[in-house]
Amino acid sequence: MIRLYDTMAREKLAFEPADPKRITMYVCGPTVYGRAHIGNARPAVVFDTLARLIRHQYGPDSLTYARNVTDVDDKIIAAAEAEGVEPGIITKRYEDHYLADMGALGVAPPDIAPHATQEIGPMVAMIGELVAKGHAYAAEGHVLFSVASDPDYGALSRRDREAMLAGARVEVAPYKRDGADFVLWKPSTADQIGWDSPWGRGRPGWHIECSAMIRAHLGETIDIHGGGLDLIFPHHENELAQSRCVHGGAPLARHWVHNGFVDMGAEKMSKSLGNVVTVEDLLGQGHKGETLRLALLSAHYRSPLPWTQSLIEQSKARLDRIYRRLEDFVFIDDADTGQNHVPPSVVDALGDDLNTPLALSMLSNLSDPKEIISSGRMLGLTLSEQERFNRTFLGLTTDHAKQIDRQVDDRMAAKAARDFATADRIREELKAEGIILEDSPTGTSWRRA
RNA sequence: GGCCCGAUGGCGGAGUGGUUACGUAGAGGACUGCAAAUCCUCGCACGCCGGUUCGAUUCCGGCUCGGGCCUCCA
Repeated sequence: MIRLYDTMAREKLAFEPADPKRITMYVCGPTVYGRAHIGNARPAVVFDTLARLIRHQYGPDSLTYARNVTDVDDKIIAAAEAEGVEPGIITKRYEDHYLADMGALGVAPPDIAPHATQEIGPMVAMIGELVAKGHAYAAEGHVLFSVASDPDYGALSRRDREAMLAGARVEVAPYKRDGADFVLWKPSTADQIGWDSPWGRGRPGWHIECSAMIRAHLGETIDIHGGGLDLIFPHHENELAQSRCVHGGAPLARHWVHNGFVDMGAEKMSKSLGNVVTVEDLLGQGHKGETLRLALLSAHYRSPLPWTQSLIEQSKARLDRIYRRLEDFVFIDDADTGQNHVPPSVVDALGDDLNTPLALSMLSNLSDPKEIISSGRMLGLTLSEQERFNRTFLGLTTDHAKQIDRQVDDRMAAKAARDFATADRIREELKAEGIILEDSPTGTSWRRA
C-alpha cells in the first residue's frame, strides 16, 4: 500500500497504477549546460527512492522509469556560443557529469533517458496535431499553444487566466494572440541548432519535449509524473494542456508528485540567485555521496530542506554509526540481503507518502543486520560488504596498513608495559593521519576517521 | 496584487486531540590507564491571540513571520 500526495488533488491519495505489472513514471531531468547543484539532486534522489519502493512492492520488473535529458535549449546554445563549440559538446560533457554526480549519490540510471534532440519527429507530429485540432497556431515562424482553446487550463497550478495575465512579468510578444499562449516551436537562425518542420526551420519549446517523449515512450496517461515544485507552473501545466488536448481529454498523469527545495539560508538554492553548492563541490570537499544522500532524505521530500554544514556533519555521524553497527557482521552476503529483509515498519513509513525521515527513524530502531542493510539499500544507501570494507581500508596501501598494524602492535606493547605516554603518543600520531584506534577487551582495532 | 505552502527542543526532523518519535549536538553516569566506541539517564520543544473541547502542539478563525510560483528554474 503506497499513498502519495497528489498535487492535482492537493491531498494524499492511494497510489493506484493503471496496470500494476507495467507502472510508468516520468520525471523531468536536467537541462545539460552546467553542473548539477545539490538542489537539482533532490528530485533525482527522491524519485530514485520512490522507484525502489515501487519495485519492492510491485516487483523488480513492474516499473518503467523515464527521466529525460533536455539537450536543446537557449542556455545550451548560449553556452556553446560562449565556448565556440557545437552544442553537442556541451550537452555530452554535462550529461556525463550529471550521471556521474547522481551515481555518486546512489541514484540508479532510469530505465529510459530520452533526449530531446532524438525525439524531434514525435514533437513535430504532436504540434501538428495540436494545430489540426485548433489548439495551436503558427505565427511568424513560431507555433503557439492557444491557452484560450483549453477550458481546463490552470487546473494543476490552480490559477485562472486573469491571474496569469495580471501577474505576467514578461512583455507579451506581438505575435501572440493571447499573453498566456506559450511556444511549441520557435524559429532558429541559420547558425543556430535547428530542424526542418512544416513551420520552417526551428527548434521545439521546452514543454512539448516532455509531452511528446512521454507519449512516445510511456503512453498517453502515465501513473506518476514527478519533478520539482517550481515546475508545476508553467512547465507541468503546459505539458498537461498539450497532452490532454491531443489525447481527447485523457489526463497526462494519474499522480502528480512534486518535491520541495533545498534552501540556502532562507531562500531556495538556484543558479539565478547564485547561491548554489554543486555536487562536485561537495564531493570535492571529501563528503561521501552516501552522506549527501542521507542528508537529502533526512527531511520529507515535500518540505524545504535547509542545506548547512551542520546537516552534512549530522548526516555523516549518523551514517558512521550505522556502519559501525554493521562492523561485526561484515561477513553478510550481499546477495542475501538485497532488499529482501526490509521490515514492515520501514516499508510502511515509505509507503506513507515516502516518509523517509520516519523510515530512517525506524531503521535506527533495527538490530538485525540483514534488516538494517536491506532497509538502507531501499533508501539507496550502499551498505554493501565492499563499501563496509572500503570505509575502513580504502585509500590505504597494503604497506600503509601493515605499518599501522605495526604501530598498533607497538602501542599494545607499550600499554602492556604501562608506558602510557608512548601509547598515547602513538595514538595521537595515527589520529593525525586520520586513523582512529579503539581499544576493547579483545584488543585494539582501527578505522579511518 | 493573485494563488500556494510552512512555523516543533542548540541543530535536523517525524508525529499526535490526552502518555511527546528518531537522529545529531550537549550534560551526567557505567565502562576505560586515558581516550574512542558502546550502553543508561537528562533537558518542562510544539510562532502569537481567540474559539471548539473535560482536555489542543494536533481541529477552526484571525494575526505575525518566513518561503514558493505568477511563463529561466529541481
